[in-house]
Amino acid sequence: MTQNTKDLYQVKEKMYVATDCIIFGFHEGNLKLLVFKRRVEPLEGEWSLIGSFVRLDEDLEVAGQRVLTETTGLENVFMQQLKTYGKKDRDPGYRCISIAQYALIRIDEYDEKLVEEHGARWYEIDHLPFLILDHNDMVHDALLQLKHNARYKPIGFELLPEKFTIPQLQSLYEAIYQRELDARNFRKKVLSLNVLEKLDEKDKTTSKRGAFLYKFNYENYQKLLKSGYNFEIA
Amino acid sequence: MTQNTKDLYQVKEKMYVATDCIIFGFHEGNLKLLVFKRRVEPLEGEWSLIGSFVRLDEDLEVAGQRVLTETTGLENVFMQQLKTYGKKDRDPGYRCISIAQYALIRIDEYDEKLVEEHGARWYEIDHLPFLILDHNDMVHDALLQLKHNARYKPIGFELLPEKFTIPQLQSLYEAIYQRELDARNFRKKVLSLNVLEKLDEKDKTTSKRGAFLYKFNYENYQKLLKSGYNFEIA
DNA sequence: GGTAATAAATGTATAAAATACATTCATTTT
DNA sequence: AAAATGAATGTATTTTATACATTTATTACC
Repeated sequence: MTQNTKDLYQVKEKMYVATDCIIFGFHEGNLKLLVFKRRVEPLEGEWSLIGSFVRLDEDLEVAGQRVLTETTGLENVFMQQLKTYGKKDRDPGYRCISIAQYALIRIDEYDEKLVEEHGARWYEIDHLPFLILDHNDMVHDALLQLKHNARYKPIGFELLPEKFTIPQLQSLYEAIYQRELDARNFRKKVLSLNVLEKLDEKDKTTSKRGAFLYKFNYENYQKLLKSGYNFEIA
Repeated sequence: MTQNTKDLYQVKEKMYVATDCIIFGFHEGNLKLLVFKRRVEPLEGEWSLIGSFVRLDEDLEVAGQRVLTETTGLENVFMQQLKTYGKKDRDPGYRCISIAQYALIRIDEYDEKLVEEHGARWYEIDHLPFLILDHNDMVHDALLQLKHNARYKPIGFELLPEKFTIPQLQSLYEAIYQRELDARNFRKKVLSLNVLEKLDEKDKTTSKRGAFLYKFNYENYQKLLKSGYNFEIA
């Protein structure tokens, strides 16, 4: 029997379902967003988030990952559903709702050529151009969500290379929170959580002395959660 | 020109879009959920969340409010988008995604008759029946969200009558967090936020002495936010 | 080879917030 | 007038957040 579970007497009308990706990156102390320039009418030449229609045989998350892979070459990227935008007139022409998902990518790993081919480029988060439709709203909401989530969940690490220094991590949090943090207190706090693993290597690109590299330790993070403590970096 | 803004070469397929409401209430110290018994095939007789297809000419939020009004008689209820459920096979029969929204209602205000007419009833949150499809997942996610949000935003008040006592508020938070709180510390904390307005009335239904009634003061809450402080009840 | 330059790394004292805990108070009932 | 009940209150202690200045390891330069 092929019958949906919604009541049959209800109005049933199909609509277009899209997904749009808010792609964050972090480079040289700045939070960045990947946007792309439309190459087809309507709105050709306008800036926009990268999106796609969701296919009938495709999970929502899969659709998001597909979009990301098509434009950046990256697979298994950190991505999280943000919100569904469904104002009836949000898209002129016909009814289309969009599930916005935000992605955090390691900016050093993406495929530059592929990105260029798609007419995409990185913008600093506070120098964004006007984006089509409600895409600026999406970015605004995503940024709020990122600020909130980075505080309570270890998602910031998704924006850094696998090996990173404490000053780099601090700089990332400063970019996300848009305020300066005290180096001593920051270091004390993150190390107290016991989720960073100190390596025997140093990064010497920013200082003569060099800064020790660390790795996020997922197992220890699980232990932290089980012990009832919370991850929190303010 | 009626043309959508997604690229034209993309696959465009329409699908059904529904919304499901996770309706929370609070009564006699217990968090409750309003569920309803299906009266039509398929899955007749099974318990389910209350939902509806979203109409082509209807905003998402409007659809949620419509569902709520139809079943409870309440208008302008507190409602917030939770998450969109979009696994390709979540609904047997045909492709249908659902935007889950959760509502907080004052359990003393709803229209009992209307609710009964819809075959609905209240269940305590930890004695829920099996619900169809992914509805139990939705409830689970909504509960997590409620726990989180009640801590950082003054949404708990949506579940209480307009006038409430501090012990009632405490009891609500105990139900949400599923742990006991210290009466002295709780009172100290909520009063320190300066968002409760003490009234000259007492509620004497639970004690001989009676407990003073309070009202949530939205203006003061706005002041709190502007002053840079955060609402937080742990 | 010594000196200057640079960012990394570290500790402590103070203030603020969270927690633990027991008694008195106002009112009603008998 | 005495008993019973839940409401209301204060303080000491622990934990956590904040503010702040110096030393260290290394490289580059003279």
